Amino acid sequence: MATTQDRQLVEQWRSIQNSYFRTAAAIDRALEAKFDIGLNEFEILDLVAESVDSACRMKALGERTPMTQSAVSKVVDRLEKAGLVSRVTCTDDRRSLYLELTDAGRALHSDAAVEHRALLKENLGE
Amino acid sequence: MATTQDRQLVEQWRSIQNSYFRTAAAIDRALEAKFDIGLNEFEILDLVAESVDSACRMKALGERTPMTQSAVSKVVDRLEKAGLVSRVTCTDDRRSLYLELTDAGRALHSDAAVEHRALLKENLGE
DNA sequence: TGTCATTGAATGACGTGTCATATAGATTGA
DNA sequence: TCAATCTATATGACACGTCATTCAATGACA
Repeated sequence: MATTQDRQLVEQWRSIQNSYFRTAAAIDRALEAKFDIGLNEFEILDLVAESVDSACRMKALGERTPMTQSAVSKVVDRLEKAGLVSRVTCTDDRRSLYLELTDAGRALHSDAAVEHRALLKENLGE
Repeated sequence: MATTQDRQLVEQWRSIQNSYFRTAAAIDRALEAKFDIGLNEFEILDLVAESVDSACRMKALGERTPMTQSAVSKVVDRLEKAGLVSRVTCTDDRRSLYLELTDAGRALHSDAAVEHRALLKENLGE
């Protein structure tokens, strides 16, 4: 029994999906092309860049992103391999790690962020 | 130079991401558990179910979903393997295919749709 | 009619996300 | 202090999406 409310919900959902995928794809392509970095990689960089405190952060990162813990771990792998970030063990809890931007990471982030914000504006705030 | 407008954009984007991922994951888990079918599979079923006309539809499907053409093709593979849908060749253009729900597909869809709408309501319309 | 470009769909190689699990360090309580 | 348990992260198997390519059918035009 498809009520009109059901149809509205489905419409709303599809519209969310479309705008989400369109903007995500646009940003991903642009970052990939200009900075050789994926959207998820950038988002982690972005989170690291905005954490000025030096708390143990792998864990905290997982709470600020819809990514899985293991996804975050692998994204960080790639960032580290690319020399943009480094894992530093915490002295107060040696299970934990916190992340630091390397100089290259900081440089790339500040350029990529401009692109990122511009595309968000273009896609969200039309 | 992080303007406050930039921060708002980023906030807005993260909130979209979060609500998108949370609802998608909730629906996916529920459908998987109760009907052994993923979210993308359901969405294709749903599109097929709502196309009453018998136009050649693989193509049309691609236009109604953010999925790639090849993704659609593979989702349909799975639906076909599960006996929920069948591919029928078009007589007017033999490159094209249109899709039909099998009886099992129709039955599963009508049950799953109830669950789907309920979860949308729960997650979108708070 | 014969060639060339185009279109609808399928496929294989590959990257990345997820789940379940492993590992090492921390904490609790007897 | 020593188990038992819990917590932070890493890892391997696997599923799925994407890109590039392929194949067959169509259309266009000489």
